[in-house]
Amino acid sequence: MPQTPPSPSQHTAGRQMRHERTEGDLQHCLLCDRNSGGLCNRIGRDGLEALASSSRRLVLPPGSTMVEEGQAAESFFNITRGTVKLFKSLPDGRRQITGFADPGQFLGLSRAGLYAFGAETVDTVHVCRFQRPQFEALLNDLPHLKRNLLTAITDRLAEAQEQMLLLGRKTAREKVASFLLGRTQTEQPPSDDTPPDPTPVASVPMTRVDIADYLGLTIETVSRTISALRREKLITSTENHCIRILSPDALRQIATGQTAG
Amino acid sequence: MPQTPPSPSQHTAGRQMRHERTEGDLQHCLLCDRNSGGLCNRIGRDGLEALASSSRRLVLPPGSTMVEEGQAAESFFNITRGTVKLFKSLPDGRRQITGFADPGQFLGLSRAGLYAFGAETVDTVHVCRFQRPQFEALLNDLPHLKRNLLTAITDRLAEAQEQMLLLGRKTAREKVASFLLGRTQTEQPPSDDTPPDPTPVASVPMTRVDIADYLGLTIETVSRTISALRREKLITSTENHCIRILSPDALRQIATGQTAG
DNA sequence: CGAAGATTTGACACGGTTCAAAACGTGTGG
DNA sequence: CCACACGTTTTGAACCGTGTCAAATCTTCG
Repeated sequence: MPQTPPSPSQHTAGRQMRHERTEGDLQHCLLCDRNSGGLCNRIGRDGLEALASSSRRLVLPPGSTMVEEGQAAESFFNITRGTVKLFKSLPDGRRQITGFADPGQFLGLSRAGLYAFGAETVDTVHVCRFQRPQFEALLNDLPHLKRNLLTAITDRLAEAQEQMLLLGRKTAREKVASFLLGRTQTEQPPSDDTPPDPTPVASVPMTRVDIADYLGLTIETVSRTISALRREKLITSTENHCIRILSPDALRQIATGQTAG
Repeated sequence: MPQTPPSPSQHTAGRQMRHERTEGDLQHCLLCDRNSGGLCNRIGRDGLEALASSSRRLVLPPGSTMVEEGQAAESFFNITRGTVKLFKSLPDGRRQITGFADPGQFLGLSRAGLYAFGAETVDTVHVCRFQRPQFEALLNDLPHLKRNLLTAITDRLAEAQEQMLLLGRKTAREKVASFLLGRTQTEQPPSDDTPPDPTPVASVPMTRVDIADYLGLTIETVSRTISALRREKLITSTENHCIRILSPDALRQIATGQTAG
């Protein structure tokens, strides 16, 4: 497992010898706690301190292997920045990406002590890493953590079911439309004063290969389909790895198969 | 929700007025506890009594709707006999079966209080039904139950990932081979004296339509593929809804794509 | 026995893959 | 800053696995 040295960034003050890292991590956890949807919600100051002292923050460059299928599950991660791809593979190299994990999501549950999937960073990724035994202990000590984890897994399972519907029953066009819509929700700060953007932007940091392996298509079909949607003025490319959705309603219709074309 | 009267079977003795049903259910739970893999494992006599008194056993005929997508999640089920299909649908009727739940599995987790999927019985199904508030209370009172549930969901998620690999990247032949192999593990009593059957039997209580909707194929392709495997003497039909696997190794090779044909 | 549903088989069509090549970006060194 | 090279994306043309449509056969059960 590749492992970059912990980033020395954000050293503002506080130079106590042994508490420096922990204090920084606690600050980070307090921040993380405020963003809803994560594991660390509502577990109290004591819980956050326990989490902070038994986790380690890491920054991983793009393309890092975080988890390999079949390996002993030694770490548990909470993603705070960037995107991770989870996948399963066949012996001949065919690959299915089973999901993209964005900030706020966990990573590293194991079946019988082994990872059942592989995981690689898509871009630069920040994580909190826990050693498994310590995380298990935290689970037992913090009922809210256990409950948050249960809720989070349930969400992942529901996503997986939705993705099975996509993979088994949708056309290429429906798949791509669904994918683009799905890439718009991520990491939207809940600001009530700003109404939902009428032309949201999809964050697409991954390559065509990854998209294809996620949707059960080839890169050529993905490319052709995106080109077609662009020709039809339903979407438009803005900057790098960003796609603006000009007609969310039309795209939603396509994604759910409620369209003639 | 269809609902048949509780089966009066296994009344051996004991005619105390108010404890009759509960006692029978406790017997059932004790039995259930012995079969590994379920939610009710290792929760102790007190826990089993709590489970027994807050659950109700039901017998559901084939084709019963247990759960409808989008409905309020009021019940939680533990399956003790029979097979249930879980599925998601598109507005135009296309359907994806996301999994079959066999005895020992639970059913009824909700996202934000709503079921994210539909569920129907395949054959005659026996379940323990819990009302949601009571089940939530049990979860808080019985740490082992919570832990068992976490393990069970993790298994379901791993299965879902495997199924995504199948749906997105396998050929029809590989899909059918995987399916048949997957239908052999279910409900094997752990008898150490009997070595694993060299020609295991796949339990296939569901129709071709269900198999097709599970594998992301049409019924015609499923039928053709099974016929081809039979022609090649890799499988053979025995009784109804049972398929004997004559060459598990060959089928495994096919299922994982390690084959030329 | 007869009817209704499920499964199997056949012929053909089509969506998506495969193979090939051009166009586009991106980073590097001169 | 440009030129080059390499990887990624896009586009094109032909092929093929699976879907579609149709009909025959098999099951199930009143």
